[in-house]
Amino acid sequence: MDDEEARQRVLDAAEALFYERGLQAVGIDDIRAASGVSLKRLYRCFGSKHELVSAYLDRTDLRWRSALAEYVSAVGGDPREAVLAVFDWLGLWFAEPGFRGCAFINAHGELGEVAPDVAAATRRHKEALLAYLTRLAERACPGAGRALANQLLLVVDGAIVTAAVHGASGAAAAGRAAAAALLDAAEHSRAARLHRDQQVIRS
Amino acid sequence: MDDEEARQRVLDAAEALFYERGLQAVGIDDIRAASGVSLKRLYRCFGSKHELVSAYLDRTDLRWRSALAEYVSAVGGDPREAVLAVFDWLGLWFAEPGFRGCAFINAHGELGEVAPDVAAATRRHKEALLAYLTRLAERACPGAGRALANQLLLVVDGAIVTAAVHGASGAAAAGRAAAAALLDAAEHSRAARLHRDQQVIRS
DNA sequence: TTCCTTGGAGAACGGCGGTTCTCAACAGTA
DNA sequence: TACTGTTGAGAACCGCCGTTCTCCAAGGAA
Repeated sequence: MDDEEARQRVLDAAEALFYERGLQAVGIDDIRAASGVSLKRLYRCFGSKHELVSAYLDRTDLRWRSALAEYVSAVGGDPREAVLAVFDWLGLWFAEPGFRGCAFINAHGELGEVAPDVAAATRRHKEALLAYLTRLAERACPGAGRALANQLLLVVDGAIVTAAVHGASGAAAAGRAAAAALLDAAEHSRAARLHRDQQVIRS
Repeated sequence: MDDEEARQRVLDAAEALFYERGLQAVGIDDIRAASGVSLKRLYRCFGSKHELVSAYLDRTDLRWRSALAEYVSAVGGDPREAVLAVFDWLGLWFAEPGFRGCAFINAHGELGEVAPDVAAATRRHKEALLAYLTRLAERACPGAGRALANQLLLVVDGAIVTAAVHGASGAAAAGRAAAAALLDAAEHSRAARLHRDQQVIRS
């Protein structure tokens, strides 16, 4: 086993354990036992538990966002359907065995601003998600993407939290319905804005 | 100092520390030092750290929900304004110094289902909030309160999480705008339903 | 074979956690 | 005053944590 394979095995074990039990509740020795990597090599690869936590969060961010984007891009080009597909994907995720909410929200709730690295990683993750939602929203409703995406982000995070606390049932569907209503509202206000602008031009 | 006063002082200290730093990060000795209550009395009043955590969550639930309800009931009787006032109150809460998100979401994210008491308290809190939102939504949009409240809950929790991660700015306003759009959508579909029903009766 | 490096297993260390125990001080009472 | 029960301060206990260190086995090179 070379260092690269050890890194992956440690990260795999850390991901499973951190996500299931939280950051503070899993010890280095749990990760060592689950990964089969010796303590010495583990510390050579990661240096400290803090670094391992950061690596876990970084990899989770990448994997989570690319899984979402892949699903959404596969549903086709209709902008409105793309936004709604986000919630279909969330529904699939919520139903996975072992689902326990958003790794970042959980980590941030556990450590808060006391752990600046974790807080920063959480902010980066949510900002990237907001940027992605903004792209989707802008395509569905040009000119109102920013405001719509801010609202969609609330619905997404709310659905994740509700699914984690209450179990999967219904949160994704409620989120999808809310998103549809927000899309309609944004579309209506866009139409009203265009109408008003045209009147201004005519007058 | 009698036992009742000791209980309050311990709970006050526990509330501040647990909320700021998380459950596992604060030790019994921190609470003893902050409250000025001796270890012996502390254990006589609460028995264990678990019990203290439960008591902290219970009191937080009561205080949080009654503060919200008090604010909302003070804005007057208009049902739509009452729903929107929820987000005004959230905005005030987010701006408080030391705001760090929802104590229950944080606790649940930290310990998850590993701590059944904490998970149950979180579920109770969110169910009570949902029941309250359902009452408000039912008054604003009779017959569609249940579905609307499910969506509003997502927006509320999403706003809390976003405010905690990103700082207060904008989350409450975005939540208010989303809630207004959801109210409009529910009202429209109610009007459409009534219209359809009347046509059925006429035919 | 002999030497040297590498890696793994796990002991060791220093610190901190929740909880219990000891002991001295003190209040109330006869 | 002498006795009793209660209290608070903090030591003690036991176990866990992250991290480092020791020791030994294995394996390639000369």
